[in-house]
Amino acid sequence: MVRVRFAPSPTGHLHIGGARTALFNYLFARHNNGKFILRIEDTDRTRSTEEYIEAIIEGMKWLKLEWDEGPLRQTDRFDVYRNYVNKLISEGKAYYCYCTPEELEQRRKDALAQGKPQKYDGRCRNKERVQEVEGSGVQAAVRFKMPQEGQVVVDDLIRGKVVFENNQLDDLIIMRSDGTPTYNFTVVVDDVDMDITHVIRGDDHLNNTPKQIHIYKALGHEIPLFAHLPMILGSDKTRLSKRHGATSVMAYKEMGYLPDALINYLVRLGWSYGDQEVFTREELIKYFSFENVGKSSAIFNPEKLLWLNSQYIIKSNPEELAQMVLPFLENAGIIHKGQKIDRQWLSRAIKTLQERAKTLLELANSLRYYIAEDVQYDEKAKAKFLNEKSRGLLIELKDALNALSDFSIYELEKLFKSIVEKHVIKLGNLAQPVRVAITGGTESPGIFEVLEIVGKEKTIKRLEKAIKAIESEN
RNA sequence: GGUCCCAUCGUCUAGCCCGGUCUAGGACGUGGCCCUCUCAAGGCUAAAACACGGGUUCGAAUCCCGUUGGGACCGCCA
Repeated sequence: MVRVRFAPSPTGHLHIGGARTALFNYLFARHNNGKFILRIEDTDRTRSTEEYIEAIIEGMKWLKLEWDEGPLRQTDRFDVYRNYVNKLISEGKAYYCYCTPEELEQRRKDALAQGKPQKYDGRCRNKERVQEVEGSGVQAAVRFKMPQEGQVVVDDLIRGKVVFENNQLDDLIIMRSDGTPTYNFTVVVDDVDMDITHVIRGDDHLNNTPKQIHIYKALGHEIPLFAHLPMILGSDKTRLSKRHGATSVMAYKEMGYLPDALINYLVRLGWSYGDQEVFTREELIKYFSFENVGKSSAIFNPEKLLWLNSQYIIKSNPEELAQMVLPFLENAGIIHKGQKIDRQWLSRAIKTLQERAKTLLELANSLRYYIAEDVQYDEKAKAKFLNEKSRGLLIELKDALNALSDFSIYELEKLFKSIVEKHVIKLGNLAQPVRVAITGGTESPGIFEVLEIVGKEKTIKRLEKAIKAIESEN
């Protein structure tokens, strides 16, 4: 049984990199009919907050990365870690270290200045736990006794076998002098207790892995398989950060991205399946494999994400989009909270806009001229199309429209064509002024669709307003 | 500085393991054309890459070595 976990530390929102790690864990679990566990690594009590735990959960839910167990919290398990630490000490596999953080800091600086490796010198390794120190109120940290000879091999599903020399490995601290456990220890203990079979995480942990393998061995536990995912970088090839734009997953929700589009974008960062670009969730689960995960880091490219989002909007049902666009409509002040809006009509309106909007935000803004009572003219558009040249045409159209009983695309087109033929002009000569009169601008779906959705009453009202606007100019 | 990882169009990638089918394929973006009532969408098309240097071989993007470049880690952070 495959058991994997996503183990974020709640020191920030769910970000792009974390989301992809979660995604790969999720896909691997689902592909293998295994379990996906969410674990909150909150041992750093000074930086972890409840708000961030909520934020991470919110992000996971939005992306529909459903987990099977958890969220488990490490702070609930301090007793467990302490027991394991005591066990290691009694077996001689760990020892008390009386060096103070300040001393260690100083030694690190010295080592750096002299160009020496920054490694703990092991001076407390063979010290007995001395009475006077215990009595003096000095709190000791606990270090893990790392083997100093031989090699460890990390068997990685993505990178293959990576060999480390044991003498490069530090006697790392597994319990702080305040009695709280540290990361490299808690991950191993938790992964052991939770029977994790595959550790799938960011590349930045590859160097921690040999140390963790020794802890597995000390605990007498089988070593899981590892998969270290390449990093996601910003446009300047440095670690993705705020500088590169939005990094929080929920920021993309607010910008009008669809969760499935983000997922699709993220999965293709490092993973591929031939030439296919767009995948359903089912396909992703079916096709996912570490064999197709690349080794090199990838640069986050917002433009491709935008394109994918537009593809997903095109593919979506208008009814679904109607539901999703509502908050954006409210935010933009196009409708007010609680305002009733005919869903069927809204869906029809959205259908005309789907292939023109790259985000829900854009969609909402384009919906404005359908929904609003009044139109605001774009000045340039008004100057170009609402003038003496078009006045007569608009009046003629308005009168004809008034007499039209069936306000359908078919009838509207027939009517427009007859006017155009009568005056021997191009359709554009009529359509553009009408477009400005109805939408306020020069860009919109086909003019007949627009009129049909706006409806007879509003269309005529807006034509009248446009005619008046032309007349008041003179 | 030490250790480890990585290297195909601007970007994401296919190909690499199992050398010839690679004149290196697809996608985003960019340019052009078509469609067209505008804007899109769609179709067609163009420019654009095997980091460099040595080997091995009849033949190397593919195998080996080196160089260069980038990244990660080296905390009583995770």
